[in-house]
Amino acid sequence: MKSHFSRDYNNFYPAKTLESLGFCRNICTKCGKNFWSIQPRDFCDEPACSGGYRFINQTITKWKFGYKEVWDVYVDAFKKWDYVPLDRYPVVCRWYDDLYFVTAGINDFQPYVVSGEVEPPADAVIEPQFCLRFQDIDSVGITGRHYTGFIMVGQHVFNTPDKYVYFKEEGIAQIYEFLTKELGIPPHELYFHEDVWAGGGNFGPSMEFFSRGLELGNQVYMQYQSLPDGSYKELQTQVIDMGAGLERWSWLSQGTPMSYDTVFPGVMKYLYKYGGAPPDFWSKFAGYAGLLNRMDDSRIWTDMASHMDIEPHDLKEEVYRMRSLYALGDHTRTLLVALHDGALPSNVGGGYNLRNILRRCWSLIEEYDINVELEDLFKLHIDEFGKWFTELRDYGSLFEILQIERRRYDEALRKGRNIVQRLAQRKEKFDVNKLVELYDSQGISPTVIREFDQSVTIPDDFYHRVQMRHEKQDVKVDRTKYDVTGICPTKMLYYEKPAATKFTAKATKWIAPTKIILDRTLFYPSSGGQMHDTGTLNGVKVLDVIKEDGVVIHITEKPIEGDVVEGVIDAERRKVLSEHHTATHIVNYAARKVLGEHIWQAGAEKTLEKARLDITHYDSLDIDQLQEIERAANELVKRDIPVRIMECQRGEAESRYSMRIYQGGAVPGKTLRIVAIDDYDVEACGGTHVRNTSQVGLIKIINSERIQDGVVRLEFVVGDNAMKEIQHQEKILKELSDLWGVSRDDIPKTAKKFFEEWKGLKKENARLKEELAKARISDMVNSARKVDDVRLISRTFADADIEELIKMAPLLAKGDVVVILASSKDGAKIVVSAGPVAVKHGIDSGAIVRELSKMVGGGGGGKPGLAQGGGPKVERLDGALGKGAELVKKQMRP
RNA sequence: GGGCUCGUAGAUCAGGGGUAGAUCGUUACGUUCGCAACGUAAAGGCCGCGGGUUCGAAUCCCGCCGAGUCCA
Repeated sequence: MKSHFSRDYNNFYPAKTLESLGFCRNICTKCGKNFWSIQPRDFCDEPACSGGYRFINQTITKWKFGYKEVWDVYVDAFKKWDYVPLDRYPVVCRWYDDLYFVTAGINDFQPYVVSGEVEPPADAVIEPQFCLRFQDIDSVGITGRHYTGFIMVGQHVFNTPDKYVYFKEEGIAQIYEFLTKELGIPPHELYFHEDVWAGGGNFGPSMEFFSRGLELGNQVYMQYQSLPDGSYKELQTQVIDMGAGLERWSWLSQGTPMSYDTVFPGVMKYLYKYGGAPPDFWSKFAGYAGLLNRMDDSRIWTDMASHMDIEPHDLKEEVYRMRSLYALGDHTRTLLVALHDGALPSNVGGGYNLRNILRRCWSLIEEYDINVELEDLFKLHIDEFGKWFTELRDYGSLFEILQIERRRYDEALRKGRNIVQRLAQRKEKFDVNKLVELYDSQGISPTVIREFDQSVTIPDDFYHRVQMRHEKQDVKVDRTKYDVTGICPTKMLYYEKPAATKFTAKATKWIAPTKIILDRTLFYPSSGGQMHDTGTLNGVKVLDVIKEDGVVIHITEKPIEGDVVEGVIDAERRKVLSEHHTATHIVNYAARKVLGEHIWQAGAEKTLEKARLDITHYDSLDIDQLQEIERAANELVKRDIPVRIMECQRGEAESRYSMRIYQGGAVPGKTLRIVAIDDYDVEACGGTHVRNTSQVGLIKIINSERIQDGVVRLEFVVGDNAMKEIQHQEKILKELSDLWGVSRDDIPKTAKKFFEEWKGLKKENARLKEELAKARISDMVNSARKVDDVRLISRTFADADIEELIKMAPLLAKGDVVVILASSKDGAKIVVSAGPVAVKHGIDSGAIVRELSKMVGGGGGGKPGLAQGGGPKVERLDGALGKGAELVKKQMRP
């Protein structure tokens, strides 16, 4: 595809504009890329081709721009072309199921704006989008350009079939003007590389722009959609998607050794103070840092070191020490934003990345003996970054979460060390497989194992081997989609007339005889976690209702004929579902009130029987917290607050109610349907609701479980169901109190007493059995008869159980005595025991038991000194025991 | 989303079809003016829950619950 674009570059790249600006097209002799520059050159501006960063300690821009300052300049520049600046979106990507976190500015508009289903907020927008990326963690703090959290400056233009705004030529001209006029980069210091970009099923040509060996951004022209069969088609909505790391812009202009110094200078100052200042050669190193793509390539280190006249080992050590400081600065900022936006550290999903970098912070602090508290770094970021993004000052449960995470981390380390220590004591071999297994299943890193066994070697491909263990492809199950292209969206009467139960509509299409689409409907389709309505169409039962791209499909029991359809919905079902939905909003509010600002909806389902709300929380809930949530929820119910539903412009809704409105999943559309319970809970929501909170009646939480680390599921019922639940519980208690003859309040006390008594009796029983065993054997000691070199005692009891026999047998089997005891209670049970002398003579109790048990239709076994067995055929027991002496004889060693 | 590991005494953990164990802690006694230390002894177990296989399950199999960890 790349060569296809390059061959026809006049068509695919903004060649006209670049030529008119005096650029000529070259080809890089090193990497083969096509690129554009003012002066002809035979190598492109990739750091690897052009020799690293060449702006350290220099300023090629107008002046040294600050981090936010350069954004402000950008906004001013693009305003004149009618670009609308937007606020950043949360990094937790709730509106786009494919992603946990926003990884690029364009994600803000995926999938619905890019697909054309939803109008963009404006024809052309720019935004400072904080993005999270965890692929290059190892490079963070070394190359100077890598971050786990960074601001991607966006330039997005949406060209719809009806309206052309800007595309390639204008786009590149605008960027060029900004870079040269506003930032003041001399045109001959700019290089535009031809490239191809693909993502999210779309692709197109792109222009990367570089200066002095640093990539400053990438302008993508999204114009194609790839199809499942490998071909592609032109997109309806063609988009300019320019993304640029804001960090790099300020870095280029300031020329500090590392970009981190320009992004959070306050934090870095603090880290240098308590973690150690950069070494003298730092600026020199920074220039080469751009070449460090693969850290494990030792040749690069030696090359670099010789250029700098330093020992490679010293260089590497110092670089890694500095890396720890920059990584701390970066990671804490990432965590601050992510946790603020509602993410939580976890062992699954996106939260795992957060836990990972958080633990990495602590381990770096320890490894490099850095004298800082993580909490202080967070506070510094809140001051510094919070000046721009003021919402970060409301840090919610941040410090509580940090504390809990620290506890968990310590615990994991402690457990890991315990395990390794024990393994080491047992002289366990720590081979590669063992190392991988310990890391994979228990999180024990090889370095921890080294603490206990210096002889272990960690192979270079260790992490690769770990990955190999996970190389199974998981099958993605796609929901069956119905093709509804060309069908007018269904008019959703359930919004217009929420109280209506009957309607008349025209049939517009049958997808199948039992799958009918109407021009309008009262039937609510399954969406937003709320189950669909049921009812009838022309008297035929409606089994399921689904929505596809705004078209409602009714699935009926039998085919429906006729163009005009009379519909009736099950009003009672709708009522319950609505109550459950409103209750879900109320419980969400209550959980947030009780547990803190980190509570977000992580999923929900409302069925006829019960409602379910998953919330983000870092721990499981105890009964007191649950009851407090229940109480707060019912408080809101009791206050009879109207549930207001209104249409609202997206931007207005966001600024008025904050991003909190996005509790559920994707909410497409330029206008949002806002469901507001005063200011207690305001959500963008497409569900049906009751008119005021009191109609919910009563909310009863029936269950809570921690479905994964960081997510707690609450299940609750409402109204009559809640009453039923309470009565059900009451009945159980009543039955119990009647059964035991105690008052309800005394049930726990009584249960405890019973349990204690039961334990006491069990112990007493064991003691008695032992005593009984002793008593029974007293008269048996003398019944031993001589069988060759040993003495045999054999006896059957009708009422002894196996435990008793086991207690008795060893008491008798002293010295040369062999004991065969049996019981006919609950089938035949046989126990054989042999004294040490008898064992020496070759007696194996296990073998004897095996033989005897076989005769009673069962099996048995044990050790030479004691064995047990049995079988179902009691009637053969006496016959079997008769063979005892014979068996003993047979085993005797001569 | 997927994989793996672990649930046994108050705590940390052995055992891994055949009489439930160790260490620490607890209690009592001894030694001491007293404490620590030491010695002796004892108490303390639904072996996470529910099924299955078996003469017999803490142990094997299945399901559930709980905890941890890794990968994307």
